[in-house]
Amino acid sequence: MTDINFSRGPATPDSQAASGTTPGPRAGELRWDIIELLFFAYRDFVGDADQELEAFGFGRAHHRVMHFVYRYPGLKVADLLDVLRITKQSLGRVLKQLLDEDYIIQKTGNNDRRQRLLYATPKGEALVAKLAGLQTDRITRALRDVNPEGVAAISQFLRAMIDRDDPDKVLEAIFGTGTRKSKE
Amino acid sequence: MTDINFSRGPATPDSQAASGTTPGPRAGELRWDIIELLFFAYRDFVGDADQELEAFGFGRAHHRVMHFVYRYPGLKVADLLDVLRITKQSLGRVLKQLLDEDYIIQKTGNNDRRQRLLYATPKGEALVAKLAGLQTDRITRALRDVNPEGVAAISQFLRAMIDRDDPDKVLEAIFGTGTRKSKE
DNA sequence: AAATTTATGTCAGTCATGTTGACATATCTT
DNA sequence: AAGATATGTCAACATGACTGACATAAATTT
Repeated sequence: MTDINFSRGPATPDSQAASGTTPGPRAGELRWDIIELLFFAYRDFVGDADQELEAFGFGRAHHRVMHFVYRYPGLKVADLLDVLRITKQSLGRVLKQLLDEDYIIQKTGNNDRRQRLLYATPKGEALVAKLAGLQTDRITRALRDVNPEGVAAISQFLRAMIDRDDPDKVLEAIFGTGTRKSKE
Repeated sequence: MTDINFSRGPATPDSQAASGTTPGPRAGELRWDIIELLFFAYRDFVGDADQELEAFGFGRAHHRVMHFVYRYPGLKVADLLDVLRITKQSLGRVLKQLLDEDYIIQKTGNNDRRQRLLYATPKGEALVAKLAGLQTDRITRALRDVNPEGVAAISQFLRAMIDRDDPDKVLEAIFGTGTRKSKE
């Protein structure tokens, strides 16, 4: 009854992309396949965390802040703004809640006392780890039948999808590009 | 001057994931690497379209609607609701604009005259193709140095990241799962 | 020492996009 | 004829973005 004639009109013939080693579309054609897979994959990927967050009265914005603060301890407010690419007013709102509810703490910078270095509290760490666990489960499941070369290709692909002009502190850490102050 | 001590405290030692064939984290560890790569990759991926859309006074919501209507001509409103996972009130707002501005047209269903089948107009097709072109450029760039097996792994990974319980019409089309009415 | 710049915070208003709940209409199914 | 379904719409609200203006403290420059 709920039926529709799925004509796939303008969709170009890259529809056979389901079998083993799929030939990509011919040169110059659009990657509708990857475009749509990215949409659905990301939707379900963030969906894992969304559900958990609801129970805490938090949203995706809180997750992103907590995630990067936990992963890169001592991140400055300005660094976070670069990473998240939002305005300080937007960040201020969620950061205030996370500070008030003791998921994150601020420490005044040693060298520059204007800076507020951010750190996750144990409470914050626990939540981030829980959310990362859910997402890791999905990733692990998705990688189960992929060999090491395949995993390398996936990692390379995702890296190559990221803009590298004007990289922020976190991207520099991920890519290890040039001017890092190194460390231990 | 704008410097920070990037201690990478809690970050587990999967930090060497830059070299060729990267060993994944040990069993039970979290995939911080993929989690963060997905975040940045998707951010920049949708960023391509965002810029273009601004010039048209549209947002991501409009893009998603136009994309799926173009790709799956004759999509019903209910199908679109399933795919986008939003309420009809939310969809109604953007759909109304796209209809008013002649990017999409409605045709009454043949069998069921209650249905409004959606189709992209030439104007709509042009915009969708333009946006897909931008995103395809990024994808093509990212796949440039990936061999066919690698591309297959990437495709398999993205597919496996998607929830398959209660798949909508579009997902059924993408995965070719079971009850399709087939045709031509 | 004074002036300027930087890092951060905050107030106020707006916009895009999501939500719930209620209800209307046309059409199909029973 | 009654009920279910597909769609549309009104109203109110929440979240998370935005711009613009302004305040404070601390560092840097002159």
